[in-house]
This record gives sequence, C-alpha cells and structure tokens, in this order.
Amino acid sequence: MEYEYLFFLYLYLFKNTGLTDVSMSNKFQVYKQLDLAQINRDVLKRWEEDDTFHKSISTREGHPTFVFYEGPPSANGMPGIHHVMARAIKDTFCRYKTMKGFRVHRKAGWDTHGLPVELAVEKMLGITKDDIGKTISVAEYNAVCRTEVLKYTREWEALTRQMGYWVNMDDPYITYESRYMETVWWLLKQLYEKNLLYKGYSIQPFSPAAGTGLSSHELNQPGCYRDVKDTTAVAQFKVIRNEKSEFLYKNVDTDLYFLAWTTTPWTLPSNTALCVGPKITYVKVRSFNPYTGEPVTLILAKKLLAAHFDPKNESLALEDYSLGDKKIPYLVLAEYAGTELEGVDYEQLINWVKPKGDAFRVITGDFVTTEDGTGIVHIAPTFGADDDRVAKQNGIAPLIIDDLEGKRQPMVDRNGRFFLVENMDPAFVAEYVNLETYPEFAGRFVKNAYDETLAEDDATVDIDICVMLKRENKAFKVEKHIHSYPHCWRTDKPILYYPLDSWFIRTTAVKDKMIALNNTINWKPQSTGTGRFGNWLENLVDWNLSRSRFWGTPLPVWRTEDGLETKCIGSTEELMNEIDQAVAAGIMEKNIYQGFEVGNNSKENYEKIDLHRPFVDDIFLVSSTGKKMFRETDLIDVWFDAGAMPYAQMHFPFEAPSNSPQGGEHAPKYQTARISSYPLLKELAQKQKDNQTEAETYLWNNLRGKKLSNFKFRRQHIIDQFIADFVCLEKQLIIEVDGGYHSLPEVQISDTQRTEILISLGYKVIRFTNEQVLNEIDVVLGEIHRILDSLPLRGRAGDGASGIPFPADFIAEGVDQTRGWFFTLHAIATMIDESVAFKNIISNGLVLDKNGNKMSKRLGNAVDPFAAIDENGSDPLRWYMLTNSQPWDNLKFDMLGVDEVKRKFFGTLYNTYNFFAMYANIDGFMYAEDEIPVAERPEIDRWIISLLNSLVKEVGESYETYEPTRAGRAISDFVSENLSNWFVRLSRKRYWGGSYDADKLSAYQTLYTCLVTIAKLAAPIAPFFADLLYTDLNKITGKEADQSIHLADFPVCNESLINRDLEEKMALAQKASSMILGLRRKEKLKVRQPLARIMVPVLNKDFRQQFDSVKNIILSEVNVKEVEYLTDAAGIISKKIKANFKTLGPKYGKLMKQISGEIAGFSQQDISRLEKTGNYELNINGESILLSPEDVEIQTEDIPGWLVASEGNLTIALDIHLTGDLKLEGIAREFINKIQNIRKESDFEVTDRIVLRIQKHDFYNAAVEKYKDYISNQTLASELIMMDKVEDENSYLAEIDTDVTARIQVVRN
RNA sequence: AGUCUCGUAGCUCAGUUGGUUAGAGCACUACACUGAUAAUGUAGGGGUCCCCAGUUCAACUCUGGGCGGGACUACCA
Repeated sequence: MEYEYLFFLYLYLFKNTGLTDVSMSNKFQVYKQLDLAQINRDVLKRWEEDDTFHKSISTREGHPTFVFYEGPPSANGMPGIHHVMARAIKDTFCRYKTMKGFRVHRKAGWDTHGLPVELAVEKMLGITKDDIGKTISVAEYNAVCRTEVLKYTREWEALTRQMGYWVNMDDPYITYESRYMETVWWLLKQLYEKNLLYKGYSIQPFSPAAGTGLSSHELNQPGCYRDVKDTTAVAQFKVIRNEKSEFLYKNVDTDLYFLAWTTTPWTLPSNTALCVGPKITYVKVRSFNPYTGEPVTLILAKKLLAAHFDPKNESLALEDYSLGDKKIPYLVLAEYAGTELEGVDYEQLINWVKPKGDAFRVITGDFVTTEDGTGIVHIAPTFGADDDRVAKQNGIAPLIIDDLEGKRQPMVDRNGRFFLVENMDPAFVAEYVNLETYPEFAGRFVKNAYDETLAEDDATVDIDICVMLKRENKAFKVEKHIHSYPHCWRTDKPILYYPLDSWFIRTTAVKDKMIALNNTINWKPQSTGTGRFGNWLENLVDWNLSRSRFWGTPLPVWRTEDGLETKCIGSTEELMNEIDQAVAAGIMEKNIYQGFEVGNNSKENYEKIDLHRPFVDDIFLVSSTGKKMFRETDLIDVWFDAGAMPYAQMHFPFEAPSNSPQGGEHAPKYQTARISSYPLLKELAQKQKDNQTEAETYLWNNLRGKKLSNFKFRRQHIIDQFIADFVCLEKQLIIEVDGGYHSLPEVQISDTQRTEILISLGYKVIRFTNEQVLNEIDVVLGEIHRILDSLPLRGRAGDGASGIPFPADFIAEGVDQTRGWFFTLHAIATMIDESVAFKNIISNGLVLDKNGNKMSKRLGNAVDPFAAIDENGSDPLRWYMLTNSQPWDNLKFDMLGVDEVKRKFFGTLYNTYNFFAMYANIDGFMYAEDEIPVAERPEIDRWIISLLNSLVKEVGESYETYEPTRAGRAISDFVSENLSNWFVRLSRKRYWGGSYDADKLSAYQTLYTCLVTIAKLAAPIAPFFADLLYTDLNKITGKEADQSIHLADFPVCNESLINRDLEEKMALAQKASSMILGLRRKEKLKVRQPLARIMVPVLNKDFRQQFDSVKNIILSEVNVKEVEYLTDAAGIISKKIKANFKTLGPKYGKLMKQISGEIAGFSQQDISRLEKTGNYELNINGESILLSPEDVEIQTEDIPGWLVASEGNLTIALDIHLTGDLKLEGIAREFINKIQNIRKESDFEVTDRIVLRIQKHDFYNAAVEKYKDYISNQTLASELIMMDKVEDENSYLAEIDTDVTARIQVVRN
C-alpha cells in the first residue's frame, strides 16, 4: 500500500470521526436514493429564493435578444398533461438560448374572449343566449365572463411553476384588458386604412323563422340535424352551341344537356353556374326524357351512369322507345375529362331574374364528388358556402336583387319567401325581372314550415318548380329523398344557408405576400408549413371577422344608418375625441368614459373604461355631415385577439411608439447623426454616393440588398459627425474602403481620431484598401462575415414594427393551431408589417393516452399533470415527452415510459455522480489541482473527452435546429452507453486504491468534466436535476462563477479534442470485448479465470495498429494475458469474400447478379491475387469487369482448431488452454471475490482494514501463497494468515471451485 | 369528403443519396459480475418493414393505388 494513498485514507477516516469541522463543506453530497420529486421541490425553492429566473434575464442585459411568443392559453379550463408537453418544448428552447447568451423575451398571457367562456358562463348561470338582455343584462353577463375566464388562473400558475416553465408572469397580457383591446383596435384601423377591412356577405346558417343567423356551434347542438323527406330534382341544363362547346356535338342529333342534382329545387332559380370535378370522367349519353319522351343527349359523371340508367337497358334499341315505356334505352357516345368541360356555356334554367355579370358557365371545383347526384354540382352562390367560394374564385356572379333601399338581396327574403316584386327597385325590375314567369312564384315560402297557413303535405315550392321543369323538358328525374337537414334549435324549423352581412379582412389581397413570407419560415415539421399551412394559404379566402356574440373585442366601426359614412376608431384618444364631438353635436348626452386620461398608460387609468359590449353599443358618434352613427354590432373573431399579441402584448404603438425619442425598452440604441451638422453632411453624403470609387461600387454590389447573410448595410451613412462608407446598424459595424492617400501621415492621424470617436460610440470599424476589395473580394467578404458573426446583435434585424420584440424567433403550439393562431399571427404581421411574425416554429402533435386514444375527462383516461409531477418530478416527464417521439408526432403517453426514463437516464446519471462523489470524497478531490492537459491523459480519458465534444457538437446543433428529440437521445445514449457502461466500468480500478497520482487525478478531472458538461447539455430539457447536479459539483470545486446552471454558458465543442481515430479504436475494443465475453460464456469460463491469449487475424496494417493501441483495455476487460496477431503468411486464415454492391452496383447495374455469384465463388488464391495485385478481371457475357479491392469485402472465415467468434470483418479466437499458473491466479481472484462479498455482508466500511485467516487446503494453498500480496492489497488486508484450522465462529465457508470450499475469517483490524 | 400525418419486434421508436443478414431501448428468458450493489454487464427468443402493383440488377426506402389510426377543415349538390 502506497503511503500517499494511506495518507488520504487516514484523512478520510479522520474527517469521518467528526474531529474536524472543515469536513462537510468539502464533501460532495452523496444521496441514498434518487427522489426526483423531492429534487423538483428543493430546486424550485432555491430558484425562488435566489430569483434565478429574473437573474437569467438580467445577466443577459445588453446581449442580443431572442424573442419568444407565448400562445396565450385560456384559463377557463384546467391545464392538462398536453400543456406540460407544449410548455416543455417552449421552455427547452428558451433555456437553451439563455445559456447561449441571449436575452430571452417571453411574456406570459391569457386568452380571455370567446365562445367557450360564454358557454361556461351560461352553464353556470343556467341561462341561454336568449336570456341575455332579458333576464340578465349584457353588463351583468360580461361581468361574470370577466371572473369566469380566469377561474383556473391559480392552477395554471401552479403548473407553470411546478413544471419549471420559465415565462415572465410579472405582467402577463390579458386580452380583455382595455390596453390590449386598444392595440387590437389600432391594428384594425391600420387594416381599414389600407382598405383591407370591408363589409360584405358570407353564407351562414340562418333561421327565417327566428330571423337570426346561427353559429355553427348552435347547429351542432343535439337534435338540430334531422332526417327530412324533400323533393329532389335532377335538372337538365341546356348547352349553348358555340365554338367552346362545338366539340361536344360530335355524333349528337338532339339538344345537349348537363345533368345536375339538387335537394333544394328552390335554389335552382338562383343557379348561375355548374361545377364539375377536374379529375372526374364524364360521359355523353343519348337517351330520352322520361317525362316528355323527347330524345335528349345528356352529360354526367361516368361513375354515376348506373344510378340514372339501368345497365340492363343499354342493349335496347333507341328506335324502339316510345313515351311511357318503363325501360328507357340509352347509348354512351363519348367520354370527357372534367377539365375539358370547363368554360362551356349553358342556358339559364329558370328565367325569372337575370344575374348582373358573368354566369351560366361550367367551372371546376375540387370539392365535387361522385358519391351521389350526377357529378355535376348546381351552383347557387347565394345559398351555399362552397358555391359562394367557388363562384367568386371563377368570377361567376351571384343572383342578386336590388331592393327598394338599393341594397343587394338574394332571391329569397329574410322571411324565407321569394322576393316580392313590389319590394324590388323598379329600375332593377324593368331590366332584370321576367314579369311573365316570376310573379306566379313571388312571395311563396321556400319551405312550407315558414308559412303558418300551410300544412306538411301541402304542395311545396320545390314540387311546383319541379312540375314546371317537367313540363319544359328540363327535369330528368324528380323524387323524394330522405336526408339530414339542420333545424333551428329555437323554432324547430329548417334553416337556410343564407347570405348575411359580415366584416371581412381582405387577406386574399396579400395572399402572394403571405405565401412568399411563409417560405422563409422554418417549420418543424416542414410538412406542416408546406402542406397544411401552405395549402391553406394557396386556397385563401377573405377572413370573416364577424361574430354575433357578446364576450369579445367589439368591431370599432361606426356607420350612419344609410351606410354611406363609416368611421373606424383606432385608439382611445380618437374615441374620446369622437365622443366629445358627438356630445357637442347633441347626439350623446355625456362622455361615458369621462375621467379617462388620454396618454396615461397606467393600468388604473385604463381600468376606468370598458370597451366591451354593451358599453360601446351605447356610444353614438356624429358623421361629418352631422348624422348619427351607430356601432356595427359585430364582435371580432377571437383569433384576431390572439394573432394581435405581438403588438398588443406591448400595447403597441401607444407605449413603445415606433418613432418616439425614448423608443421603448427594446428599441435599437444606435447613435445617428448630430442634428447640428446633419444638413451639410447629408448633402456631402449624396455627393459621395454619386461619385463612388470603383472599389466602393464593387463592394456595395456585394453588400446591398442584404446579400451578406441577410444583414442590411447602408452606404454613406451619417453617424455623429462622420460619413461612414458602409455600415451595418444592427451590428454597429463600419466598413471603410481607403484609397492610396490614406497612407499619408496627416490622413492617418485624422483616420485614427475618427475611428476612436466611432469606437467610443460603440461601433466597430474595419478598413480595407481599394486593392483588397478589387482583387480579393472573397477574402474581404469572409472577413466581414467573420466579424459580423462575432458581434452581438444591437438593434433589431428586419424592418418590421420597431420598438417591440418582433418578429418572434420562435413559437410553438399544437398543430391544431395551424389555421388558428399560426395563421392569424402570420396574416396580421404580413398586412401590418410585411414581415413574418415568427421565424421558427414547432407545431407539436397531440398527447394521446397509451392506447392512442384522445384523452378526455369523459373516458377518464386524462392524466393529471399535477399528480404526475408530484410523483415523478417534472424532469422525467419532460425528458420522456421530448425524447420518446418527435414533438410533432403524436405522443402515446404511458407512465411506464416515464418510469423507464427515470431508471435509464436519470438513474444512470445519478449513479455515475454518486460513484464519483463517493471516491472523490475519499480522495479529497476538489478539482484544486492544475488541469492535466488532455494530451497527457490516458487513452480512455482522451476517448471519453473526444466523445463528449462530439456530443456537445451534436446536441448544440440539434437544439439550434429545433430537434430536441435528437438532442435528448444523444445525451441519454452517451450517459448510459459510453460514460457509465464503458468509461466508468473500465476506470473503476483507477479510482479504487492506488496513490493519488496523475492517472487518478486525470480520472477524476475527466469524469468531473463529463458530469458537469452533461448537466449543461441536459439543462434545457431537465432543468431541475441538471441544476442540482451542477450545483452539487460546483459547490465543492467552485470551478464556475454562476450559482445556477441556467445562468451558465452552454458548452462549446472543442474540435481539437475530437479524435475520430480514437473513437473508432474504442468502438473496436468494445466490440472485441463483447465478443470475447461471449466466447467465455459459451465455454462457461468465468471472467475471473485468466486466460492465456487471444488471436486476431490481421487483414491490413491499419487494423493491427488500431487493435494494438486498445489491446490493454481489451485484455484487462476480458482477463486475458496476451494477444497474438495472425497474418496471411501463417496460412491458417481462411478468407471469404463478398461483392460490395454499393460500389459495383452503379457501375455494372444489370450484371450484378452474375458478378456477385462469380465473386462468391472465388478461391483463396483468387482472393489473395486480388489483394496482392490490387485488381482482378472478370469476364461476364463478354464484358470485361475490373475489380479493385474496394469492390469487395473480405472477411476471415474461421481459424481451424480454435474457439472463434466473428462479427462483420472482425474475427477473434480465444485460447482456452489453462496452464497451472493461470489456474493459480484464477483461484486467487476467486478468493478476492469471496472476501469482498464477506466484507460487504459484514457491513464493513469501504475503507476498513482487515485481518484474514484462511484454512489450508491442498487445492489452493499454493495459489494463496503465491498471490498473498495481491489478495491482501485488493481486500485491504493488513495480514493474511494461512491456518490449519480456522474456527467456525466468525468465519465463512466460500466455494472456491467445484467441491472445494474454503473457511475464511475476516476481522476488522 | 378534402388536406396533412402516421403505419417497422409484445410496447416505444431509429433506419443516411435505394445496396448484401432491418436496428435500439423496454418487457420477457437465461447467464455473468460483485465495494457504483435496491447498482452493473452479456446473450437469447421475437419481423409478412400495413396490403397490392410499378420503376430498378437491387425497394423498409422511390412512384401509383388501396387499407387502417390520428388531426384539421368542410359539411355539402
């Protein structure tokens, strides 16, 4: 036993007796068991005491910012486990960016408006929408909404805290607050002024009986959809023969018609187009009209031919048909693709009212199916949402009537009747209405249910229209049909799809811009961006903003009753002024917001006003012509609230105005021109711009238009009192291009002064000569690029809204937000700023239960996030969720998976730490010694450090590209495979015993570095455990200044420490060891029994060298004494050869089968010829094929007479012959094993010294004698005494070999 | 119905520009190791790579068509 080691051992024992008081603080904390839930609580407490979150922001003051937007959750529902998922993703990247030195902006918020809130309130109060304004006032109702919506705020905050989601909750934005709504109004006004906000109509469910529109939610209430029997018609639309349709008339000897089916014949008079499917095949059929018997030729979908013509009748002769025959013959004449039919004109079916504009044309639509009907859809744009959309896209006019007030109306009025002629504009009637045919139907209800004088079985308008069509040879088939049709939940009467007034945002006007901007966004997964979101943009329609509800942001639009004058209000200031004017004009009695101070942005001030209904409804304004103006009663889509959050969370522009001198908290701080000298300088700058040198022009052309990594450069830009040649303001970098005269001394002095001043203003100045720019532009640009990268971002990139964090660098929400929040953010940012709202986005999948079902309270399969965190801590939950599957795939959440993560990753890491701590405490390692240069550390240390650096690189890249799953899995693999299973296992001996020498120190330093680095890499995903690990380590060593890992810097990969060769070698060692252990197992040879040698065939020089350098590791791992290399010359290696498909395939393609057959048939001579000469010629089908060594794979087959294992191209033979000496050593090791077990059973301390007494036995006497020192050393025995008889008392029987037991006594010294 | 997405071992997931015998972890079974010890290691069994067709010398991989799960968007003639 070395003295040095003894010394430390004594020190350790001494400390343990408590005789010294320096003890505890110098020891690494050792844990009895891993309790991640307790760690969660402890670390959380420390974070709160130390205010770590705020420190993680304040310590990054002045650093470049990383902007994250929190998609506001609604606090009127409890948080679920899926919120843990979403928030784990968000938190991971915000923490990562913090560790990368960014100042991360992440403001929490609450989404508070919308239907779910209204429904919850109604349920709670036991009322319906009908009661609002009757049994409860709107004001009371809204007051309840206000409290209801934040009902679960406390739970949400608790979840945020417990799961370690760091988001700034100091001042969350709340969408119902007046300040937030003011920004929303401001945005709407911007859109209004850009002519992007307009009033139009949309097709919505409408109840003529109740006289009101219905939301789709109201339609989905139980009992609303009912099966009803309606008259349906297949109508014949007559083709107009002209050059567009001429091709259809081939072989046609009758009139030609399109067939279209409808379940609502009353919409036929409003038909203005027919729609065919572009991918559907149509047929042209010669037949007869069943009602009139007239010969007709009809066009319908091929697939539906059998639905309208009995195939049995095809054989019938056309000539034999006479009117009244049940069997109607038919003949298919031709087939057409849907696209061919596009553009063909047809006659109006029912000529009551003429449309204004283009109509009666065949158009195409993807929504057309061949499920039922004829595969041709009758389009009445005023009565169907699809119809309206497809008509607009194709420029087809709807059938619209001008009423007496000059308003545009559909053919059916709001009572559900065909419009009365006397209610129409006479001028319109004169020009467009057919007074011969229409009056018979005018005033008829389109559904009998609307007319109290009619009964169920009275003739309906549908029937009368069909009768008319039959008579006119325009109806092909009329029949009753049962289908499900929606009814109004209040009146029980059928609803109509009906055009209703709505406010729209003209998103179609910016469609191209939105598509272009979307292409710059990094979507995770990409397919959501190009697919779901991209397609949505391609088929964009105008955004219908209107909602007829109560609890939401009111549309800030006032109109005069005649609709001729409109005002859109964009701020409280504007509103106050307008109200004051209205009061002055006598329209309002007083200003209801009196007391509100314009310009005072305090919360208190804004709480004085309420911009919700009903208060805003009571505001009437005065128009420029003195007329009274009423607010449009609509609320806006709550998605607009959410999409407005980049602006509204900052109360933009009211609190961070874009051009204000103070510029808001986040405004760029760069110094610009001095006011006094600006006019002069400006003139000068312009002159310089006009007279640029050749070099300047050349460089400018390489910098302009954000060519260089998207950095914006300006030329001849005035800064303070100077004109900088080129400047990048975001990075405060000035580039000067100098002509020859700069070498003059006086010019140099002034240059120096100028540079000094600019530097003092915070700029970096670099200079190039004209020659450099002209001759070495790549070098120059490379240098600029390098310097740009090294500089922090000062201002904000981009030209969007200034003064606020915009756009976001990163957002993440569920994929269900694609057409919700993601869209509204994108749309608003595009329209307001022509910018993206977010640069990187993760759209995460759903969290399902372990069987793949959606979680719901009803099924009882929902996981309570609080219980889950309480039991496991949030780290394993977070780790599991991010690493089990990629965030954008759905996660099948299974608690067993969480357990696995706990055991496999956290358990292993914890064990590794505990291992380290235990020995470090014994040896008093505190990382106080100088760092041993990596180059001087043993191979295994350099290996794990190499892998560690590779890991740092991979993990860094993964986080950087928003791939948390890859990052987490890489960390976990490293910990369990390489660190624990290989490095620690092989290095155990180095920690145990021996002196505190360089090797031991290296072992400690290396393991310490691995642990602390792993902690940092894992910190973004597992913030609690990582911080504990870090602080436990750092407390003792004081290596790092930061008190929390979340304030520390993310590790940087040191490429020079990565040694691929070494990594390969070690992989070889791992493989070889496992193969040899496999062989031992097969032969039942314990690893304790040393063996003499292994033999390895050498196929090439590199291999021998590689194997040799890890030989010792392998040998000690598998307890073998020597390795012997076998070369060809020995003649005992037999080789086998295979074709390398990867190299040969592309060259010889078709011949591969034969080639591989030939190669497989190579003899040993053939193989060695190829190896020696480096080529081999094959002849296949007369073609000469030249093989090189790369075209084949050569492996050794086996070594006759030896115990052999083969894997890939590595073959190892094991010599299992036991010499006497080996046997003795095996016995000695057996003793060590048994004695160690006895120590353990006796609960001895690791460091207790013992006295050993062993009863003699002929089988092992020699072995014990020979290895006495070795045994003593390993078991910490001060004495080893062989005795004839050891007393039974205090002794143990240990089996040393089959039938050989030893009596051993182990006594503490 | 449309769009997107997923489908590989009992479970959760990898699988590079197509290339030879499709992998890992968990679970299961067996074994080994023994001062990291309520830890660790090694091995084994287990596959119609959802199905069909095509392209190719060669398909888990590419193309087309189905089937099944999920999400979103529509609710229709």
